[in-house]
Amino acid sequence: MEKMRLNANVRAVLDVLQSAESHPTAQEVYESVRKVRPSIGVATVYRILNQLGEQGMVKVLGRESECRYDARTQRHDHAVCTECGALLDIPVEITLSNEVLARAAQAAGIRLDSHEIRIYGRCLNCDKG
Amino acid sequence: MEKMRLNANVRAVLDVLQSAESHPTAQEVYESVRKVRPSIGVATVYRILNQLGEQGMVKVLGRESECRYDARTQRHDHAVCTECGALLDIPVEITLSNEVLARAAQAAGIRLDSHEIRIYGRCLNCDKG
DNA sequence: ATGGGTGCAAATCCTTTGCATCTGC
DNA sequence: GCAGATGCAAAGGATTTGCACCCAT
Repeated sequence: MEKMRLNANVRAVLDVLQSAESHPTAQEVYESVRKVRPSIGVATVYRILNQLGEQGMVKVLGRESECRYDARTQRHDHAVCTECGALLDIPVEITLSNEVLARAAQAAGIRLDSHEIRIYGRCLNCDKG
Repeated sequence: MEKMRLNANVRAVLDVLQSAESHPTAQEVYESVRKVRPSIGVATVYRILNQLGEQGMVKVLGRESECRYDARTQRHDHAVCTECGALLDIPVEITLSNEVLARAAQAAGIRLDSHEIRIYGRCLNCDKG
């Protein structure tokens, strides 16, 4: 993992992310950054976001290029490889109390439907490298 | 939610999903189905997968069209609206014991890095409708 | 001058849509 | 015969890449 430069573009992106209330999409980041640096291009924003993600300086949510489908509709949890994106089942039932879930749902303002636990890390294959 | 037809194409798709070991992508489903029904088109497979998803007959994983970014890299959990896709923070810390997590990671064959809890449901806005 | 960073546009990938045709009832 | 289902190709949206240029070192 290479050291990261911190030039004006990068700082502008970080700035937007740090002052954001919610979780902006790349396009939203781009729009915001453009107010400060009108000449910046989308590609640069994407490049910077990716690098920040690799550095662990920002969290990237929902990076899953393709949808996956599963005929087993009962709840089950997933392990995601941060390297290759593999999506694995977690064959261990992790129990959360209904009270905790209800409280979380209420706090988030959502009518609870289901839940899922995801663990992230490197899968056996990628961990070798 | 309308009643679902169960013609040959739909049955073929269900069949592939039910006999799948992992979580196939739409393209993978398409490839497999094509072995049985060579004339089927991608669009049909996508249409069927979407309908099955709506019916709750299959789970759709990772349906998030855009990436979102977050400068707060400490762990926090998310609530996802199944209707509009809104991604909200859960302002309640949900604690999982390290042993449970370690066991899950081991079972999935992954070197644990982080984890996240996601709850799904309809957000305040969508729940009205 | 040199190498990384950049903007632009074109390309790519996954998914959806329009439309004319075909099917089953 | 009709409504819904289908295949094809084209469109769409998000992200990446190729490439020439530019800037700071």
